[in-house]
Amino acid sequence: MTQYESLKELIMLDANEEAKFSEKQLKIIEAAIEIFSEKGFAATSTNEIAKKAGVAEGTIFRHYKTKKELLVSIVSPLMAKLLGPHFAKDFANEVFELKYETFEEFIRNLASNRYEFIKKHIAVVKILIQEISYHKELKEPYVRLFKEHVYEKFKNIILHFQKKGEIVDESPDTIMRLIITTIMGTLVSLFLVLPDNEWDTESELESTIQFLINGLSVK
Amino acid sequence: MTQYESLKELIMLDANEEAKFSEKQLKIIEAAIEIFSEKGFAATSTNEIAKKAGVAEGTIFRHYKTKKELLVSIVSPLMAKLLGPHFAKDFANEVFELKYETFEEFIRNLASNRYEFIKKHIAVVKILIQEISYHKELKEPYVRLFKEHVYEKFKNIILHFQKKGEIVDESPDTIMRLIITTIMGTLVSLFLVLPDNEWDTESELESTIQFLINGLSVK
Amino acid sequence: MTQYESLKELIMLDANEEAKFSEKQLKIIEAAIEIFSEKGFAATSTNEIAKKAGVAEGTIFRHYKTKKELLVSIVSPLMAKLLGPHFAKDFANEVFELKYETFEEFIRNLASNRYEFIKKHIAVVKILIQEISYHKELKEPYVRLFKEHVYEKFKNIILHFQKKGEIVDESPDTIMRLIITTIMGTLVSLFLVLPDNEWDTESELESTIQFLINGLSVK
Amino acid sequence: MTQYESLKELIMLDANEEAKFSEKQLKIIEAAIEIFSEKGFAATSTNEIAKKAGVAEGTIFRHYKTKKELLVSIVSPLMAKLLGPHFAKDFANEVFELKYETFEEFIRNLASNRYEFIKKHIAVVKILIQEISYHKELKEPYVRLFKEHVYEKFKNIILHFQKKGEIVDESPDTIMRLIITTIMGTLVSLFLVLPDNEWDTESELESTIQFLINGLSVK
DNA sequence: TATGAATGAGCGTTCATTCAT
DNA sequence: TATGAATGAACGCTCATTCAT
Repeated sequence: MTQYESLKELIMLDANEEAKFSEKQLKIIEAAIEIFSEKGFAATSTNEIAKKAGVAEGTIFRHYKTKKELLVSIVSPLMAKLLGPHFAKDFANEVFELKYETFEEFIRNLASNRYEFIKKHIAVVKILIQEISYHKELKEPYVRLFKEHVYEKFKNIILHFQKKGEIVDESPDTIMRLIITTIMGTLVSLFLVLPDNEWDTESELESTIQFLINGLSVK
Repeated sequence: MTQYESLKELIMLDANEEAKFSEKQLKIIEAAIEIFSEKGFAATSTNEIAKKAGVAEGTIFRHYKTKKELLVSIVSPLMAKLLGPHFAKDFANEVFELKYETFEEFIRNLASNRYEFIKKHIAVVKILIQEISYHKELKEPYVRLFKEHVYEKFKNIILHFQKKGEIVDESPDTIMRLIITTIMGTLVSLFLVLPDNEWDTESELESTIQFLINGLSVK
Repeated sequence: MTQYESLKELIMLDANEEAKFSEKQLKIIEAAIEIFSEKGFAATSTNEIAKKAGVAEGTIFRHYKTKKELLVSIVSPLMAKLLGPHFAKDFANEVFELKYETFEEFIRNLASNRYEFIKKHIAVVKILIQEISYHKELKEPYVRLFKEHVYEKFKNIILHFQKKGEIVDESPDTIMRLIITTIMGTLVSLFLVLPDNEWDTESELESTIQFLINGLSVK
Repeated sequence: MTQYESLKELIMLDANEEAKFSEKQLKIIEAAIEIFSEKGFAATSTNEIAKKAGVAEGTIFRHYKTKKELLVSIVSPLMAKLLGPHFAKDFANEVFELKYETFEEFIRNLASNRYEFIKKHIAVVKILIQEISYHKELKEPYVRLFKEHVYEKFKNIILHFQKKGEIVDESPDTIMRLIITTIMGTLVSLFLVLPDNEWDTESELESTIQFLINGLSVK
């Protein structure tokens, strides 16, 4: 249940300055996250959410005009965070590249940041992954944000390490895709596809990082 | 529309020997695949399927007791195929390992087989990925099949190439996970997450195979 | 209950040629008319209609997409009929005027036609009067039909009898308004405002016709 | 907006002596009148009224126990006024008849009084007309008041002018009905049915009075 | 085999009303 | 006095499923 504590924090960060969430509203969000991630958005009824949250069904609609608005309000702050620290909008490009001395340092930083975050917010991440392709409201801002703020910076880092001769001379787009696929794929495998298996997640992450560096470095 | 042609083949293979599917039933399957993959199982109504298929709503329930049965009947043959040729139940272990002379040959074969298959049946694959975690009926036989018939053989192959010194000395489970993650992650990326981008999918697949071999081989 | 028999006829005239109304649908219309006219459209619940009609609530929505569509389907054929026989669209203007030899004949015909009709369909007339100002779907075609097909012909009749010196030399618009107001007002009074009083409706109608002719004729 | 000014006056007269209406309460009444007359009582939500009035929803129920009580409090003072000055309860019969020297004077006075009043309070009149048949609370006192205080006096006036030979020898009930129907029908036509048409309402009223006198007077 | 009208449970949402503040 | 969060019954409507034809 401690993960829900942290989800409250996540969502409350969105309402910066004042945390203006009533207790009932937090109960609703908590219940919605739990059931959405278990059964999927479309298969979850507002009646079910209300019961689990211990509120009247009408109370949900006092806070969110529609069920979909509830979904968006849960998932949106997560999306911002996922594209978060490394690619902050106001971050200067030129400085950025210099931040990491080696490609390994970059990958290690990227992966472990995402690892901690996803581990904490695994239920919301599952909702995001499941629902993003069905709801334009979720997909469009995410895609735009990536294109406008993340893509160029990410590409520059790759070019930087290619110039330094640290990584293979593939198309940056392909390398970017392989990095994201490998890290995200691993996290999804560990937390969503095979959550019951008793993985030593930390050591799996380490292996994945090694694999990634090995796979992209010039021999 | 040619992909639906091939889907009919896929499903008809399940009803081996006699292909006892009426034209109406094929229309239903076709329509269901299209809408399920677009909107998700729970958000698709049988009325919608019936309309798109050009049949009466009752006709669906003449062929499938429930809506879920329709889903299972669409997705199940695909699952069998996905775990398919390489790991067929009646395939002798000892022979199997000998089939591939190098690790690269194994990976290349595994990846390109899955690539062709998924490309053909992308809509059903999407349904499978989206729905598998919500329906025990889909997940359990898949997991059992993997554990009972695929896991050991796959592990043996890995051990075989580790003994030969071709690949790194990691835990076979981890290596298996990295292989599956990388191949599936790539295919999902290319076909589902970024289907609009104009990837040269063949060359992306080649890069992925190179990356995988590079990442797992001893330097 | 015989009035509902005639309402079925009214509504079925709309679906000319084949009377394709199932028994259940007629029950729904019957129940809706009764409750709409008693409590008003907005205060009537579909659940209530279903119960009175002896059908499931879903059945209503199989025949009518929305509650409002049910209202429109009930009221629309009445509107056509109300502007009906005297002012049929395909009726030639020049012939029309000649139909009536005296103003009294015209008024008497107009009034008694409307009288019989409204008496038969009083419940639907009440619904029409109550709801027309709240629903554009009802008002607009009614107003257009009047302007395009009735107004000119009606005016010509008035001008005709003014030329003949039978009626006063007021503005035709005003005379038209007085005629409609007096006839409709009387019918509304007798059937809707004071339905419980034991009027001899036939003799009241006669008095009204006399009053109307008296009021408009030159002394 | 000036009409609402006058409505406040109207309603405040009901609370005679002390005008104990807070500003918020007046805002509520104002908003309720506007929306009730636009959409009808049943189709208006208290939430909507509260928003338009700029008060909290709870505030409405601090002043009125139910939504219906709000309706009654708006419409009731109007009803009293409508049966107003001519037929005041404490008015002596015998004096009354003498008040008017001619039938025309009576009609002219009756009509123009109602004309000014309805013009001022058209929105509330519309609510009254629309809702009176659905709510006993509105209908019953109105009917009783008419029967007990207005009917006899009105009848006496008619008999008085019949004896004088000024008007036709019809049943007084019928004549009363024709007078009320013609005046009310005209006012309803001008203000409610065809409010957009640019009538010269004053001259229409004059024509109506002439028509009424003409129609009822002996030739 | 196929239909499509009928069902009634359940859906997301709105409602008038209550009550702690 | 006024608020507005909370309520839960009721709303219009959709759903998967049934069944007589």
